[in-house]
Amino acid sequence: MLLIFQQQGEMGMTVTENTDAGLRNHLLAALPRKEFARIESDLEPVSFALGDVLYESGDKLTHVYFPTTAIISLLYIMQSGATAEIGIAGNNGLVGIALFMGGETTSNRAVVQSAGAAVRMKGGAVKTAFALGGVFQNVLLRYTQSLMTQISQTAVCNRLHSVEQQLCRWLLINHDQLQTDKLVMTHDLIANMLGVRREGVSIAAGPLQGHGLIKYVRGTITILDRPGLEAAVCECYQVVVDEYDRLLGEYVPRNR
Amino acid sequence: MLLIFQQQGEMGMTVTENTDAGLRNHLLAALPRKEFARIESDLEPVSFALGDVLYESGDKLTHVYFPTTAIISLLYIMQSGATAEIGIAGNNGLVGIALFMGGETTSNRAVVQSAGAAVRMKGGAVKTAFALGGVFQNVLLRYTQSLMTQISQTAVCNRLHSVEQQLCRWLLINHDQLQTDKLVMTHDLIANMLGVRREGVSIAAGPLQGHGLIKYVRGTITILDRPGLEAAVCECYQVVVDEYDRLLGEYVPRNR
DNA sequence: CTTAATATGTACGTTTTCGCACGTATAAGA
DNA sequence: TCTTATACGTGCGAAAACGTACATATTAAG
Repeated sequence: MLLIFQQQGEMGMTVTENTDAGLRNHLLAALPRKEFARIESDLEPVSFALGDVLYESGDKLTHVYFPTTAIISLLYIMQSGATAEIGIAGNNGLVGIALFMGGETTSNRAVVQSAGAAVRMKGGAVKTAFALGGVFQNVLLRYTQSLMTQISQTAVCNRLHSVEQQLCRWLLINHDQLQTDKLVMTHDLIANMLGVRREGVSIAAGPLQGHGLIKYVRGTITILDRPGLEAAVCECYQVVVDEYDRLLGEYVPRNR
Repeated sequence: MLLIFQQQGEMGMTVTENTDAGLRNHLLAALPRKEFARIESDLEPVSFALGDVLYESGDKLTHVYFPTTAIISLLYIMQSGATAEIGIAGNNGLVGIALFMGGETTSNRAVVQSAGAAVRMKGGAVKTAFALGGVFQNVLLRYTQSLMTQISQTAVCNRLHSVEQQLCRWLLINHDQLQTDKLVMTHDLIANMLGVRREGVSIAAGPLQGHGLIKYVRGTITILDRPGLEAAVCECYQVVVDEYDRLLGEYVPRNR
């Protein structure tokens, strides 16, 4: 275990051409044409490699990130070095809530869990747009509430459910954010996310593979039977999905 | 275990005379005189008995509550009936975030953990005041962020720490919100909050009493040695306190 | 092709927590 | 005062997860 992805900084990050990439993030796509036009010039496409760190715990945030193909994990790191994931943001979310909530900082690390692209927006621009109210503010606040549900459910699930159930939940959440059935992810990294031992993940994953729900080889997990996973997962998964839909479904299409 | 406090509705709630009680909630007290004056007539003192339910999971919220002497617990209830606390709000917080975040509802139950008073404000009035921006909006959003930290830390603590450590944390958090060293609370209720067995709480509490940190008899726990508890608790407690201070310390005095 | 690094499998004793059962102690009501 | 309800103590065996150690399999590098 220990100190995964540490201090890799933004080395792998690349700033790419400005395009309409923003529209591939569902929250941005939800904005009315007028509001989107207002912020469009503030959007800057970037791309991330696995393990890139968007910010460290305590860092003053500079940007809000709207993932398009990347998946970002919000990780808490204990003094001991043990880690646990508290939330995930993909193309239906954003990273950097503290910027518009007023705190400027959070006590977690945002790390790239699946390489890909995002668009980012400078903190000042976010605050300006947020202060105007409108759909932008509404969407940001509703997303924040949905993230709270996600974190709450993580807390509950950590308390009450088995590692195998949590692994199912984690796989489904990630699958939701991806355009593919293949997750590039080792058992060891998953263990860091779930806050359990690497062996614990292997032991939980074994039966799932045995029942034909997933298949994995050396760092790649393939989702074979999504309905099967949905049948094996605890209620926590659906609660979060439903709450997201309730809060943002008016604006945002479902991924799956 | 199971279904504690269920469906007691607001039976024990009493609407009392309108006073300056609002100022005993730290978030309200933090408002500039002008902003407080603007909302003062919307504040309605209420008092709660142990076990009163402010709202059920899924209920459309009608008010935001600012506790003054009451302590409100945010509980998640599984389909199985198992419960787990995800957050606590006392006189340095508020209950009903979903009203200004846009969701109108949350997937948890708000239940009175310690009898006492609060002031409440109708949803419409909250939204109106929130939309004006100013310190009111700022404080509400910052509090929301601090609550996210609290929930996150609950998630992490549930994953990584022992029942005894979590009990210490729970005792300290509650002590912070109280004007007394006596907590009216049975092991069974604490077990519901922590999401563990009643026996688990007794087994964890035994050594704490043995070392003279607390004393308990039939439904009342007395904090004897707060520094001792602070020495026994995991880092999670302080992280939440510090983050609250960072976010709101500019406005709000420390309880202890 | 060989070697090194990484990923996963497996085993074993330990610790924590659970579920259940029952005993004891305190408080409240008849 | 006696009964009853409630709160807490205790003792099991079972299950889950842990820490540790080491084996095996796959990929990457030289």
